[in-house]
Amino acid sequence: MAKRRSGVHLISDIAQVSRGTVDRALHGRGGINERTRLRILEIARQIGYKPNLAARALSANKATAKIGVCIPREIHFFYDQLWSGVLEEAERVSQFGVEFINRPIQNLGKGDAKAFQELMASGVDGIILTAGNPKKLKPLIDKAETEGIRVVCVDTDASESRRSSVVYVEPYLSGCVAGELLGKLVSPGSKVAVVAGMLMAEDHRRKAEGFSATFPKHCLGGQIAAVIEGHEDEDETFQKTRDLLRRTPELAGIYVNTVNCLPVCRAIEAGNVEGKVKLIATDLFAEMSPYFKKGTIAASIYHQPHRQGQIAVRLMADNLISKVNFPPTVPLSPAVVILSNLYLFREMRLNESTPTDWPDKALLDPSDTKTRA
Amino acid sequence: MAKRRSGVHLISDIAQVSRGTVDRALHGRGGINERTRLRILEIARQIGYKPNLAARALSANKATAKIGVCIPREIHFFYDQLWSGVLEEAERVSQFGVEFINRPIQNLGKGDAKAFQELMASGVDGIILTAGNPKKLKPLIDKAETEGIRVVCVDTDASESRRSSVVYVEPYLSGCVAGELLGKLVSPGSKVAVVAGMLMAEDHRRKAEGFSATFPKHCLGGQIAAVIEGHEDEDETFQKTRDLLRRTPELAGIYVNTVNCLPVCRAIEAGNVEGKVKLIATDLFAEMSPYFKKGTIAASIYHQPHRQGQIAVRLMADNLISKVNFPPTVPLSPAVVILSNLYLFREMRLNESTPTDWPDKALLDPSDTKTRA
DNA sequence: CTGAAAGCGCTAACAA
DNA sequence: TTGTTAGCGCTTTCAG
Repeated sequence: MAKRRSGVHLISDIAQVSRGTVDRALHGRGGINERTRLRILEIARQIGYKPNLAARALSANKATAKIGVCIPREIHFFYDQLWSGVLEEAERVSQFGVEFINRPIQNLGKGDAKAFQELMASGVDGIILTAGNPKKLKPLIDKAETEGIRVVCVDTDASESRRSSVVYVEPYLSGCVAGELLGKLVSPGSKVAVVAGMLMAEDHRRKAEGFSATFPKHCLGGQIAAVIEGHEDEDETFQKTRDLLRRTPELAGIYVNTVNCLPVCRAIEAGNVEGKVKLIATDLFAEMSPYFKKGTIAASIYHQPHRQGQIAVRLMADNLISKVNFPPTVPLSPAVVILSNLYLFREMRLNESTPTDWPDKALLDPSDTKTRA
Repeated sequence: MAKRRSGVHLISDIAQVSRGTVDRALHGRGGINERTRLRILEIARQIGYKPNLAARALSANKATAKIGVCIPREIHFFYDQLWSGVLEEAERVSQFGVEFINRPIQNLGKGDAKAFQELMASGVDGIILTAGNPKKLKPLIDKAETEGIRVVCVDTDASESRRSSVVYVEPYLSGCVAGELLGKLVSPGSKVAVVAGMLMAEDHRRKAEGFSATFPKHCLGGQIAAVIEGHEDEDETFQKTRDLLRRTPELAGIYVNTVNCLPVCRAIEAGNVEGKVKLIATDLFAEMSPYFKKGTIAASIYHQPHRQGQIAVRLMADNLISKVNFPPTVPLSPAVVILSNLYLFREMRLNESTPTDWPDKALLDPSDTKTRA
């Protein structure tokens, strides 16, 4: 009596060929008669053949796929979270024979072209990157995709390029959410302002546009009194905000579309208008906490980098391992953080150590006393 | 020259024992000398031994772990999403030899005790369930845990029980978020109301409590004019809301803490106070969409069931497969849904088919034309 | 063009 | 108490 078989073995039994032949058919490898190939494929389809990934990973006994990761180290909190999402998920899929090559760059847009090229040269099958400088990266990304290296952008898109997918919070949408919220928080006819990093930056500009388009729809007769650029400089941002508040005493709200909200908070407090001027911030890090508590920050639009990292890795791994198609984009909704839910965000837990050693990192802390076996 | 080995083989080489012995030591199986056991464990620790899960899954060639899932089918949208999160993640971990037994129950709290007991009897290693009736389930859950069957609650907790973990949006917190938002949306001194299903239900009561505690903190002199119960009945909810609006013409906001927000929307429109009365809803489903667009619903507090399902499965699988400890609770932040980000939520995509066949279900639609190979 | 066989790391059944 | 061995499903290499 024949043993109960499955997988390749089953197919080979049915087709009356050897497993080697089945394998050749399944993988489109050469050296096989076209007719037997089709016959085998048909059988596979009929019995709904699905490869056993565990067996495959085991058999290969080496990386089945290599994924390069090119993400900034700085700014701390945000990219720390992005990295931790990436590494956490990388840990999981590594079980399936996926290898990761981490090429952190110092800052967004700094040295990413070089890192990207190095990754391409090192024979990766896919690259996950934050496209800080889309124009410069476009030709490289296109080249990679032409060579069959799949590219997934995370957090920052290179929309013009041929990247396979992107996982991000669309900046325009982010601005819309801020605009709608602020529009609902202030009374009709209010004047509000936008504090950007630099409007030159695509990202900041689109956030500002989304905000400007949406705010008036939710605040009858509301208007945007000013859009100022802080150039990510603490003093400049503080001064400009201070001036703005003096110049426009009736100002009812501010939207800060960059990570740099602390100087704005300080300017608001210096002007004694905490709570009176509703502040919508962007991103989330521990130092913001007191300003939430004092009511200086009404809400923050948070892009959930940890989740983005997770998803990006999953997309890439699923495609490389199981040929799962890429969605062209994975647009995430930002989280709306307010005082009530603030403490739930891992970013607020200061005691969590930030990774210092690259590229390896202990991911799970088994000594965590708050868990139970 | 010795071959480059790894894993159990390496340990056996170093310890000068057979792989069988190593296996016995590693698994705490009996029939092994205590001293050699400790010696092997020490070596394993030193070389940082980590089992190859692929090999393990392959070797076992049968379910290494069995997870039972006991979640309602109804109410449609919410539990559909919870199921899809569970099934999606189940698909992934099934590669590691985890088997799932799905025992959908018709409604929350209906027949869950029976389903739970059946699952226990069927030899599962863990159960994921929505504890609709914590009091009734507590002894069962405790019994399961005593027998070594791990229980993870999802969406609805049985906090008194000895369940290993819970993945949920804390109802009190959910109410707080609603309270803070509404407090910020209405002007100082406003009167608002809460529409609950039935305050008897722990879940609804805690949401109402969270709301009541938080709203006044964010709305100076604000007060909660009424708390009404709709008992999940459309007509009753509509009528009571209608009456409320007539009785309290100055009402500035309503918080609906149950899924049943449509009759409230209709009552608001019947009273011609759309936009004037700010409505904070709970949950999310396609029929709410027009009310967002018309401005009748200002925001909704959404518990993200899909994500909850994913996380619950991961927790359970990680523990069963890799002995990763359970966090005692996984409190998630609800998503704040407003018009701007509404379209990003999968719940809004009506065209997605809802699962009709249980317990199996096709998870990925490879014919999706919006994806690229 | 096709078949046969080895081996990935682990578990379990059987021998010693 | 310990060692040996077969085999999970797949890939790959070498023979035919």
